[in-house]
Amino acid sequence: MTKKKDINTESQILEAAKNVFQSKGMDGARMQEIADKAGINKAMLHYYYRSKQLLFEAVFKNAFALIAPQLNSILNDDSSIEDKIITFTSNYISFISKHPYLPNFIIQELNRNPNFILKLKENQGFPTLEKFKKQVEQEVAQGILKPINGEQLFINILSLSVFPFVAKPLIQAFTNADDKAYNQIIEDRKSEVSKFIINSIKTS
Amino acid sequence: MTKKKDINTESQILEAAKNVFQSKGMDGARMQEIADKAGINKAMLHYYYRSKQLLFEAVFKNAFALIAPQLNSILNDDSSIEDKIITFTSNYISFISKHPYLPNFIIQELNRNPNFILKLKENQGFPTLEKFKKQVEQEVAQGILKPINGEQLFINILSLSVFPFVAKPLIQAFTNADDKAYNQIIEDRKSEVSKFIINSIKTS
DNA sequence: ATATTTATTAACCAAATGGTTAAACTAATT
DNA sequence: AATTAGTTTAACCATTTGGTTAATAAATAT
Repeated sequence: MTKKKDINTESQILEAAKNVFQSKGMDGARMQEIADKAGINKAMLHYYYRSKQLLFEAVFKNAFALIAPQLNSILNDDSSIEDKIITFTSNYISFISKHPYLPNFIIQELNRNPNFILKLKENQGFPTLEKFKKQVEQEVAQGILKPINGEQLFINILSLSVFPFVAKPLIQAFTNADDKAYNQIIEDRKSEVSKFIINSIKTS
Repeated sequence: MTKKKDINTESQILEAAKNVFQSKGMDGARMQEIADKAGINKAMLHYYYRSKQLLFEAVFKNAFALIAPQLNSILNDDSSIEDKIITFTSNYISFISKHPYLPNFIIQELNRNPNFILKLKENQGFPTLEKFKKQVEQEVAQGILKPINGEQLFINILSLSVFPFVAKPLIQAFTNADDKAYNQIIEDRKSEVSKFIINSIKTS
């Protein structure tokens, strides 16, 4: 029952693995590169995580655990749909700006292995749309919102918030934007996206 | 100067490579699997395409050539912004439904190798936003549209059309949708997306 | 028919890769 | 101090992988 540097090493590995997996993906990542970045021997990776697959899963679960609470905030708090949209889009775009590899990593790996999400769904805290959908229905019935389906609205919110990160190279090419100009576009979207959505769904 | 089955073989290789690369990505694809799917010897891949990299580039260029004209249709024809949005979103969603791997493949590989897009930009027919931006400015000035930036609008259109495909596994998980329900959501979006956008930007 | 060019294959190769092992090292326990 | 348990490393291993080669088969040109 003794411990020394192991906790430290273990988290160094996880940090290095995060960097490599998130930028190169499962298939493109190399165990040697992870070991180098962690400043340790390759055998240590297996000592702590058994296999590439398990190390990857640890990284992936961490990544997903990071975005799930963000989604729950819009889905399960008690403010109006309008307020939720305003705070969520701004917060979420800020959040992803700090973790730009995250959406791509999750999307890419879920597409590579779609039944991987089944494990995640079992987890406590996996976002559900039920409350959000009911709330949209209510506000539509009350005449606060124009008729719209809650699922479609949620997909729209997510699309407008996340896609510009996922498609960064494409958007930079289409708009002839260097990194600075791209960052400005993103910055503007923190307010533009909610304006755009609210304009569309709010009754006048 | 003779030819026989080579054209046939060459296109069989390209077709097999398309399948494998688009579903597994550059890093996950195996030359042996491509050869097997093409029903030929692995050496043939190198005989016709020299290397994995060049074969991949052939597939990628084909894929990009498929989506570029679609984008140009919205950017460079002469109908009103409203009409463009209605036809584009519906057409584009239909188009991607027939090529579901396409957006993910392009996005994933451009993120893996961002300077790859430089080569594409040199190509004739690479979409530019100039005309679209001017048109938006005009219609805003004319009071047809509420004030909005053309670039942001374009990003919104693209996000709402493409993201639901890219994030298919996530969306299925959040909405508890099986493949049939997911397809219905997509089907609905062919009209919902343009309604959503027009609602937001059209002056009342 | 024969020579020549092109297409195709089986066998092979070197490098890379995920993973293992056995030994050395470190730090606590007795 | 000696034992024990956990940590770290260097060397090694089997398999996979992109790519090559030399020989064969097929088609065309002479």
